[in-house]
Amino acid sequence: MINYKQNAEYSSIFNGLKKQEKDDLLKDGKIRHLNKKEFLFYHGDSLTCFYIVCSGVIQILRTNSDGHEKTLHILIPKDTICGDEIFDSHITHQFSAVAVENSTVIEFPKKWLQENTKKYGNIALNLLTSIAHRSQMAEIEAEHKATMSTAQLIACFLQKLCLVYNLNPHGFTLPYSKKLIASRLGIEVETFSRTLLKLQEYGVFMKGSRVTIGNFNTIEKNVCDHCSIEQDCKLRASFKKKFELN
Amino acid sequence: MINYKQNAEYSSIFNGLKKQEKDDLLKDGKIRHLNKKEFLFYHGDSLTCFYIVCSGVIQILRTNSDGHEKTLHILIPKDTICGDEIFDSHITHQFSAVAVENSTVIEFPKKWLQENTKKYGNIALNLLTSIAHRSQMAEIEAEHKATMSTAQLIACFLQKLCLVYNLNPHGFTLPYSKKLIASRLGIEVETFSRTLLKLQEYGVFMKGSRVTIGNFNTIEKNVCDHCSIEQDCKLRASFKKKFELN
DNA sequence: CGTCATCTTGAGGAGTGTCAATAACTGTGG
DNA sequence: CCACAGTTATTGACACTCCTCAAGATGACG
Repeated sequence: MINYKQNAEYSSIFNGLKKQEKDDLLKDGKIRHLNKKEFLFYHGDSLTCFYIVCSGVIQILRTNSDGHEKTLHILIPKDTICGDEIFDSHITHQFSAVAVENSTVIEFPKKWLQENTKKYGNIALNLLTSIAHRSQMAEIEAEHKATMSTAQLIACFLQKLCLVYNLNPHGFTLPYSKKLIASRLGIEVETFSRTLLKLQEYGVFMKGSRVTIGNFNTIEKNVCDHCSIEQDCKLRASFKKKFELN
Repeated sequence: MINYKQNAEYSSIFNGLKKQEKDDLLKDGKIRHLNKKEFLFYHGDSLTCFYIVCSGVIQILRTNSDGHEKTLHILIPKDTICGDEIFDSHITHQFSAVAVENSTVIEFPKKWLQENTKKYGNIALNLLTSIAHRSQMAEIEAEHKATMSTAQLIACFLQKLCLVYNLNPHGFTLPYSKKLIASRLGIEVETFSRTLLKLQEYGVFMKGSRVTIGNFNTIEKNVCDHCSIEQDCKLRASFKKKFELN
């Protein structure tokens, strides 16, 4: 029980708050355990809570009338759920949330968030930062989808994975299924599979769920240099710092 | 001069502030006039200001290495520029901004925004609301692009146009070029032109820049019913309220 | 009236989704 | 421990949509 709250405590929305304040805030939260494939809520449900992921992986997805589903986000501990919905004044959920593996979240009433953003200026600012970042990422993603090839999309995604999960690019195991990754990238699994061949030209090899990113320069020249973010790409900067200079 | 500030005054970021407070805030702003096709800033420029559009139309765009440009937003009076960039802690502009027609903006130093979000809780909250909304819209757009046909995308866009510009759907003139619209929708002009034929099946006719949306039920059945937002679509609700019940 | 940008239309090709069949993997219960 | 079911992954064939290149047509404007 305690561990879960500790994870939530380090969520960026509490940045700049004192330990005492965090503890006060967290005691209003309710721990919820989710089994693999269990839904936290469904698209259309009434929107009553704000969540912080404590453990596991939560998939945020939307299913359209054809039964096709698209993954909007793959969330990990310290990430928050529904912040933007709540401030965009929705009364029902705009998407569904399901546990990819056994997971834990901490749940707060919608009002808790609204009141505490007023009470603690820091929380409002932290949320602003986090939502602004998400908004920027959404726009960048839209553009990636429009201007980059599928192989480039996947290569970019794999680099992000290494950073987020602290994986060694020279050899790591995918943290979740290719199906989920494809859905996150907005492509079909078949296309994903087929693109793996082309990925080898970039020095990226995938055998089953085992991935090897061979040459950083190749990937940089073929992928990052074609991205409109270019120099300002925080991902690229972090990646170089972490894996090339060490 | 005064008129321009009056427009900015009604920007949603000032919601809930007193007239006196707004006036105080606005006096720090500098009016800037832009001629048609004049750039406000370029992608890569250092990020120093926050802007509110006072008159005209501002195109937010990004150009990638191939020389291809994508329009991220088309902004009109009361809209803000760079709020999300500033809170995502960028130090250079992630996109360019150019005047589509003769326009006016009011400009504030970056610090002005940061300090006043701390000073006025309302501004932080309003920005939160506005950025949360933009973030949601970006995700919805990404999904539209993935799941809807080009004809449906255009039809949806035209409906939005009617609402934003208060145009009569039964006969109106496009407020800007098809080239700009195509770029905003992430398609080529040629594809746009060709799709106009298919649009007639939905009861949408376009001759030059003259548009007629004939039948609301047809468009609703063919476009909105296939959208994943469905019932919760604020656009659709507003549209029905405004044009079908009057 | 001529110039320039915008728009339309045509032909060809690249890339992705769809349907279908097969293979590899996961987990469950006997 | 194995057999089985269900999911996930790979591969092939085909159709469709959109982009690209190219040429003309229309429109705006000095």
